[in-house]
Amino acid sequence: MTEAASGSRSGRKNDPDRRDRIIDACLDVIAESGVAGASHRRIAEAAGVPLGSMTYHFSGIDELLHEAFTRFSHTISARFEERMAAASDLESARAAVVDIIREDVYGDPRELVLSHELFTLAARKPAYRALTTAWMLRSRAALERHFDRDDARLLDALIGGLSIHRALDDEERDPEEIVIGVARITSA
Amino acid sequence: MTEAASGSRSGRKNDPDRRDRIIDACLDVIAESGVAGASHRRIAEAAGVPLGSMTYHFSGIDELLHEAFTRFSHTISARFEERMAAASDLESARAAVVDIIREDVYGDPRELVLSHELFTLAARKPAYRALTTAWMLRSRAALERHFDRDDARLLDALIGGLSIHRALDDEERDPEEIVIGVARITSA
Amino acid sequence: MTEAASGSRSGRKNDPDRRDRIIDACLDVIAESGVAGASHRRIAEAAGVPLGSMTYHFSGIDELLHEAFTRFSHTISARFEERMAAASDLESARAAVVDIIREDVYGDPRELVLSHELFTLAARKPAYRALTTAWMLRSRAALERHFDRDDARLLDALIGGLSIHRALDDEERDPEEIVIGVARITSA
Amino acid sequence: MTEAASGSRSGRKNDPDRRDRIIDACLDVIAESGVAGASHRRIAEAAGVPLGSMTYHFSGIDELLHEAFTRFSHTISARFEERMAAASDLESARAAVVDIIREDVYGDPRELVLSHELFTLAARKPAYRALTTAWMLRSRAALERHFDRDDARLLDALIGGLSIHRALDDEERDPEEIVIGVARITSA
DNA sequence: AATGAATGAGACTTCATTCAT
DNA sequence: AATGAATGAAGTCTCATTCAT
Repeated sequence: MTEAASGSRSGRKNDPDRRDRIIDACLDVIAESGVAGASHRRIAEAAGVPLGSMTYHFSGIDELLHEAFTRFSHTISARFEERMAAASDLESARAAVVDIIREDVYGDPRELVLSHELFTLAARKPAYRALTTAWMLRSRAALERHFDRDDARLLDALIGGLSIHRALDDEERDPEEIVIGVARITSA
Repeated sequence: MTEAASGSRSGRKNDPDRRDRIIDACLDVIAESGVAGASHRRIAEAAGVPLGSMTYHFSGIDELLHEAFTRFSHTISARFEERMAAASDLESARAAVVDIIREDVYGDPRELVLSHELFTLAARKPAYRALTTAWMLRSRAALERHFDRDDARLLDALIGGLSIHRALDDEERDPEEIVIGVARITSA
Repeated sequence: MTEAASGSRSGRKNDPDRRDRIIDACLDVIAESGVAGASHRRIAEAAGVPLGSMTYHFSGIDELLHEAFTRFSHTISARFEERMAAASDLESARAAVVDIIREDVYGDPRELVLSHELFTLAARKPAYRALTTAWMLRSRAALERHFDRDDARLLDALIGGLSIHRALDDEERDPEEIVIGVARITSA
Repeated sequence: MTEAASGSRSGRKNDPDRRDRIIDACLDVIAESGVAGASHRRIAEAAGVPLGSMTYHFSGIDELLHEAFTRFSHTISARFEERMAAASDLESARAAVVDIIREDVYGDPRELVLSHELFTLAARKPAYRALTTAWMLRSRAALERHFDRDDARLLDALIGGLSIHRALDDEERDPEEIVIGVARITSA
């Protein structure tokens, strides 16, 4: 709003981050109002750019949406890998998984909503399923640095299952449940 | 369009199942085009009723959507309970869970899509979360007829997790994975 | 709502006041939401009668509207005449006019709104102008029982003018203004 | 439809008066069919612009309506002030008031209808009462340039009252009535 | 006599996209 | 390179009225 940087005259031009800002704003709008509510107008307003920018920087709403979810899935995957890479032994790997569920999956309502919006798109459209397929692949690979193949898959399912229940179930959940689940799956 | 029964002229009146048909048509349209594509027009056409019928039978698109997902979640829950109730011992209960995943979760793409559309709504709107909360409750209760509390919860997570991966992951999956998963969780 | 009277079986039939009730409800709805908001549905609900009653008792919305404003204008005229008839000499006639302005014109916001809705219809449609013409005629005749022709017309204009300002002007008004106005006009 | 200027093909762009034209067309439609008949479609057609223009230039029908009546009330007020300002002494001020009633209030049926439509809105909605309050204020101020406070208020009421009777009363009126009325009120 | 069911027309509004500048 | 203006399509919803019962 306050015309930040831009040393030159008009305040126009020289806004190399504009495309990026639009993508971020798009994710914000989706988080708040869903894909259904993510219109050019609303995103432009959230990004603080003129409406005409939308179709100048993106060929259409579909391209914008796809780029937004690409960024989102990469961000989530990267954090997942980071957490798993920081673990050095079996014990800390288990703890890392617990932390992922507790803090990431159960943490931010924004991510919860964005994830499910993406899942829904992926359930129908190949272009988005490519995104989620890559995401799943990276998750599994990160888990397999510490667990054998079967454990990794079960852990993956556990993480996914708890993610669903976080969105779907109002019932209070026992915080220890997570620890127990991870322990039982990886106890072999 | 199909002018069912009604020997006389106008075809007006006498269509007591119309409300039901609209709800079913709504689910069909959602399955095919998503909640985003579920407009009055499209649903009316799918149901073979005039556009004006939509807001005669339902106060608005929200009410129709909510009723449609209510019916959907009840249908799924009922089938789940039925399958679990048919099991008589631990062995057949395990087999029932495997069948549920194989045939129901992995089976019908229509249900896959409808489930995720509902999950996305539930992630944002309490009215839909009430639906999914009830669904989860019934699933867990059905599982607890055969498994202890911890096993039931892990199985629940497994089913949920695999449901997600079915929607999200293009990668070929080993059919035995399911059997192994169920076995490991319930081996105690 | 509570099915009053009606000794017979079904609670249906035998509702000779229904037409009347609908007309009163129509005025209520107009007072609250304007002619624009006076739909069959809303009036039927306000009257506690089924929607089908509307076009059974009235040929259409126009007939209902006209009957409603007929009743309204008659009611106002009758009260006006009553007040003027109760005056016995010049002094009490002046007081009666002041009371009419103070209590009737300035009193009930419901009547204010209904009057102006009728005026607007009368400004365009002859059928309603017949109503207001009769109203004005009766007012003038009632005034002429106590005042000469010129005074009566000026008083009539004063009443009308203050009615307008009551609807249009947020500014605080001096209550004595009315007394002064009446006195000056009829001082001859 | 009339494709004004614009030598080139499409006729898009370059119509800086469009907003203004829509407002004028809105007043035309109201004059002809009332606020009730003033729909987007009808106004757009009257203005010769596509339907989509309506909500591009105005946030909604309410904004358009309010702007239209703002323009209308300003126009009327300005003419009133002009007429009163042109008077130089008491005699010509009296004549000015008579002219206002004869020519403006009793003259144009378009203004008659628009005034009463506005009054009806003002009777219910504060946003429109602000418009009429300002109008009344300006009228009174213009009158007080020539008459004392009490005379000005009575004249104001007289003008208002005759405006009502013009809309409401089919009866033939004595043209001299106006002169007599103004004379009696300002005779002191 | 009375009414619930039904419907076509039309209301307002939002939207993605195009285009002249 | 960038954008404000513009628009046609489509969305949801309300309505007066008709009709079979």
